[in-house]
Amino acid sequence: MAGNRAPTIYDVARHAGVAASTVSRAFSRPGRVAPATVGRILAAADELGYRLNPLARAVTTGRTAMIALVVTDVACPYTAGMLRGAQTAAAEAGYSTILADLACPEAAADLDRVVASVDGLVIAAPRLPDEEVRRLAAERPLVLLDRVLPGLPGVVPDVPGGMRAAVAHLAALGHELVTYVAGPEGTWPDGIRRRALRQAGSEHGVQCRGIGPFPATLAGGLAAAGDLLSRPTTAVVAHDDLIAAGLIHALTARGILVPQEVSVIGFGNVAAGALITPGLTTVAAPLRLMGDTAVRSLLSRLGGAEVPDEPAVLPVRLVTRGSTAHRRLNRTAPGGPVVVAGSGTFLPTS
Amino acid sequence: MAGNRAPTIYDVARHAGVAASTVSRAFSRPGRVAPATVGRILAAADELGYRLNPLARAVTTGRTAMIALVVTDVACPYTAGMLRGAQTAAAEAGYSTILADLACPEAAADLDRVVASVDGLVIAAPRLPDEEVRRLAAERPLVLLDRVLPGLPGVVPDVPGGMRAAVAHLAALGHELVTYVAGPEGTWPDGIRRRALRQAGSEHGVQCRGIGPFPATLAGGLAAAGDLLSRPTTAVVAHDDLIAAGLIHALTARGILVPQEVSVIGFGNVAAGALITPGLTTVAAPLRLMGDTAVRSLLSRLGGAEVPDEPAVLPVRLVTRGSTAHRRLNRTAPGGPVVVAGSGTFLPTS
DNA sequence: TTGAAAGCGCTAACAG
DNA sequence: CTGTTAGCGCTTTCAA
Repeated sequence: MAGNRAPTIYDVARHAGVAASTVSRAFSRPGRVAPATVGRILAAADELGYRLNPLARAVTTGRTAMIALVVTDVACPYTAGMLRGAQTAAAEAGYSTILADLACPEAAADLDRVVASVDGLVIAAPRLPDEEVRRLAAERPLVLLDRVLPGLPGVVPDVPGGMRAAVAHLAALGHELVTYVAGPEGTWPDGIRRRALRQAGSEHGVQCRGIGPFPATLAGGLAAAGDLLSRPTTAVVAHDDLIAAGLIHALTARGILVPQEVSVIGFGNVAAGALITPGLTTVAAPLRLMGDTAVRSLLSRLGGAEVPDEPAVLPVRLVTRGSTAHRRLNRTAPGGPVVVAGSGTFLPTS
Repeated sequence: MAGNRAPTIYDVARHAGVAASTVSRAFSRPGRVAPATVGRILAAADELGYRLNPLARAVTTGRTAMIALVVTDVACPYTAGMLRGAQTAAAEAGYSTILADLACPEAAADLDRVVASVDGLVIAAPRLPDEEVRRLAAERPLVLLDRVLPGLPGVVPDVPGGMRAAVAHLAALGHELVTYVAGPEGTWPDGIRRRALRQAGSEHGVQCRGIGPFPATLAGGLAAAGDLLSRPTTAVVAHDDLIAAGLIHALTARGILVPQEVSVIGFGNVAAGALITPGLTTVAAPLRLMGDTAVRSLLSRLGGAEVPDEPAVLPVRLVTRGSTAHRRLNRTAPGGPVVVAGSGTFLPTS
């Protein structure tokens, strides 16, 4: 509260005995200024406590050094992992990140103002309508996360590979029917997971069917349990880990044993999956890497690179824990809970 | 890629046959312009696809309509809850949020640039040193989350109340000794929880001791299990839910029954606590409300309000699930797992 | 290598 | 109610 306004390049210029434009250069391209002069300017600057005003710079250059991270819910662990990777990559490149969480209606309404303030966007919001995405893409460079839209760059996990691994795992355990517990209808992640599972099933001679849609939350999984009961199955692949966890919880509460009576596989590999009982077998998506890759891709476009015609596909792996077991396990195991060796200590890293 | 630069107020002005300043007014204080004129201007504006440039506005007004959310880790569920509340409140007031995650070293180094771009900050970063916080406070208005620093506004949960409830609960279950599993050393949340627990213990005739510190993560809880074994106890209050969950997991893996042999209480009430087995008894902090309150407080200061002399203290409540039980339970219950009624279906809402 | 001067897009007096 | 005229803090020609 010293009362005096923040120092500007003019103050520094006067203090160092040079022109304002020289001060500006000293900060933006030190190479174009004599080293001695740079030294004097830097000295003057920190003597006055000068700091560059990024907004003013943005007005003239047209670049804000900020990118927007548009997500559906910060509090969702799947999102959070990608956010973490994105934030790190952005910071490394000297970019700040504006967070826009569409879970808040006001934030959604305000998207345009955010767009106007950034150089580009990373979008991890499955339920944002395609047309809306394209409208944004017309406004600013953007990269899609966990979504594909023709003509737009994106970063996705290798869902077909993951589903193949999941089905192979189930088939090896003797399962002949797998039920997909669907997530939000009409979203890219749900569509691809469903299709990939069906395809993998036909490759392995495993029959597939689906129930749903359900919200991609614990509550969604809880709700799914009811539906599942009316359509018996020995194996489930859930749209994501949250649904899987909720499902296991609800099934267990109703006295249905996992994995003895039904095997459950999730998608994502978020931390909670390692903690529940039994530990969740899941298709691990490289969340941090996805966020990181999306930001790097965006920044390279901002740097003038071409838009790649194909989305980047990142490898996944199947993490097996205790929630999957042989279909016939219930015939040989006693009624009590079965401790599956090593089912718990593995923690996800993304 | 139409090639032509974005339209400015000058373009709109020409199109509508008025002066640029009138266009400016039409957007910033529509009241000061004749309704008919506003109409013409708005029409011209959207005919040209004009959008206000928030950065340019910021240069002249000195206000950016952005606030910074400084956190220690976006991927931590405790943080995420507060973030969610903060983001919502900010959006409601027409503010965008810049996310600065100190878990990324580069983001930490870049904090100054973020500070220069925002009107104020909300800080939820326990390990950011006090001096650093004060330095930031000298730069911009700020509100602390889950932390108290004399002279600075803050928003905190009612930790003493929560610990009193936790200890009362344990005392009622016959426990006479409780072990605090400490979180990051020297942080405000850890200090207050430790002190409040000790105080509550002395009020209820329950002896307290501590082990730690441990990182506030699942891995921290896993590590704590080892220490705990060498110092037997019948009840534990963990620094937070993550530590508690990790601890329960590790104890169970070693064959120690929770809650039969040891009762465990967490802090926070994050979603995972409801899913693990047994369900986690925990002091529920109003995370969303905390974030919301912090932002409102910040915005009211930006609007000219006085700095409150006392931090806002928000109520907590004890959520009891299956991880706590009577100290003598192990003498009456059989060796197998005990299903505690109602232990699972309650999901946290913050 | 440096300075002078002209903006960037917008807001804010100050007339009228 | 509206137009004119200065800036905001910085970058960027253009000369020197």
